[in-house]
Amino acid sequence: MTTPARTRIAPSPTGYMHIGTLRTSLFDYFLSKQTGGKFIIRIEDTDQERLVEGATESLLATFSKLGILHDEGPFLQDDGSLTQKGDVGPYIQSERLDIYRPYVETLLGQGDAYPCFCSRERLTEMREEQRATKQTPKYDRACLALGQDEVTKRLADGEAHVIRMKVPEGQTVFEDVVRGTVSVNNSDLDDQVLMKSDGFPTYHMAVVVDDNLMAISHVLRGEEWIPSTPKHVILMNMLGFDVPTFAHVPLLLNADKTKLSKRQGDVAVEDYLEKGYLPAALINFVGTLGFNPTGDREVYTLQELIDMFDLSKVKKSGAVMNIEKLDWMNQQYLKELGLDEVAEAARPFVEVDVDDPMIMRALFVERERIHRLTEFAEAIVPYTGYDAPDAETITWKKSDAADAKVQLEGVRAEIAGAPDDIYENLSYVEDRIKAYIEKNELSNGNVLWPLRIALSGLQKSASPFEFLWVLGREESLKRIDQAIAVL
RNA sequence: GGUCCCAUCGUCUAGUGGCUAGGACGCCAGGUUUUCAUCCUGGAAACGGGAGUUCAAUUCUCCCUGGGAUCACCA
Repeated sequence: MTTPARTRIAPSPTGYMHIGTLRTSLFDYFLSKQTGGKFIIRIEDTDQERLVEGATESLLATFSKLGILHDEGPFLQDDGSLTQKGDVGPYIQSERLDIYRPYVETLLGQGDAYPCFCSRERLTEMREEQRATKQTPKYDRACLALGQDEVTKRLADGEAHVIRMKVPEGQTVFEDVVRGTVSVNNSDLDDQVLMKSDGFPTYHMAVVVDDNLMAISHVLRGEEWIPSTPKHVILMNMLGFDVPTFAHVPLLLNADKTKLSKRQGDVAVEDYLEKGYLPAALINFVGTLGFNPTGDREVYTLQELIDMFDLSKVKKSGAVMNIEKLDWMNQQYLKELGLDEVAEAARPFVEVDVDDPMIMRALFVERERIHRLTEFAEAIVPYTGYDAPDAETITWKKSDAADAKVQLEGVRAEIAGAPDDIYENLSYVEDRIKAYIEKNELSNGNVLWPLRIALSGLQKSASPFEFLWVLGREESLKRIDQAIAVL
């Protein structure tokens, strides 16, 4: 047995869950469950300017809808308020400000960090110039050259400043489970700001301190973080922290292979849920993007994903979301739902009463003819309403109207005379009608086509057996009578 | 532009120093079926290029090309 993994997802509260966040969360979740560890949610809200009201709550609500439950972090209570559980909290960074300060002091004391008084204007100007001369934009360390006395004085005067890390000389190397050894020359790294002028830490400072204090064993995140990982490793070394296991997972891509963006499609998990994808299907689909347990199957249960997950088998290259495949997968899951489950899944997507037994049966029948839950609204119409079809539609292409009428009258009598219990099960209805056809040496087409049209009113629809079962005897007879009247 | 990362069908992927390079979505053609959907069968479709190592490279190494990420007091 491997050691229990403590994994975490650290989203910034933007008001929705990015699909990439879901994928990383899933990998975190698989890994922690597989090893008997913990999956932690930590909110990274150190950017005061980008705070979104209620974002944390909606993020947690989405996790909850998906059934991906965390072990530590903020939790949503029944009354909608937030509470936190776990021994190493708080799990919201804006509540941890006092925790970061001593570490910054330590860095300052060790000479590994320094105050910087440069204005944003100067920094912007400097970067533009560097770009223009084709240099890598990087802080020029002007403030590192300041004399101790001047620094002390300006600090005492309360001058606005930030704290920067002093990147040492040399090379930084780290191991990544999915990518192997990654190394960079420190001379390519910028003196990253650790503490902003408003007293909040930057992500880089906070993530290093929090991951250490929360004893995070595996840092999984998108590959866009690779360039800043060396800075984190340097900070860990400066503070004497153990380096966790890193795994940078491949990006989720737009169709044009660029990083998945809001502009080019849906990036919010909530959007997919609203479009009628089942949580289980979404999890299966997203959880096997960049990771494939066997290569010859597509559908896996959550438990199988947990059992088979292997970080070292995660692909290195990015993945384009194949929505058609998601549709297909969603249908696979839809087909497996039982009567009650379909009703529950459909509830938010239809206007009708899903607790009505007739509606329930209709949803059950239609569930394998649609791909997304939103299609239920349309699919249900032939059951709740009825327009008598015209004679031409009722007539089978290989027969004529006179025959259609005879057949409908015959099958009507059969239905009228059949006992109620044939409606208990779809197959009983089907057996009954098929036996009738066989006994009277009739042909399927001559009977079933007019019957189906009579019941559905539609050129294309579910089978006549399904309609009989859904509608029940009374409504079925009513519709058949109307069709006979048209002929 | 600097740095870093990546490279198997259109897309998601499996895979190996020697295979007819496998599966899935989608697509096309048949079949089952009362229609549609489902389902079944078949088909087209990929190892980016060049060196090197080797008896043998899609696989290992290097270069090129291509693509991407990142270079904020955002995460």
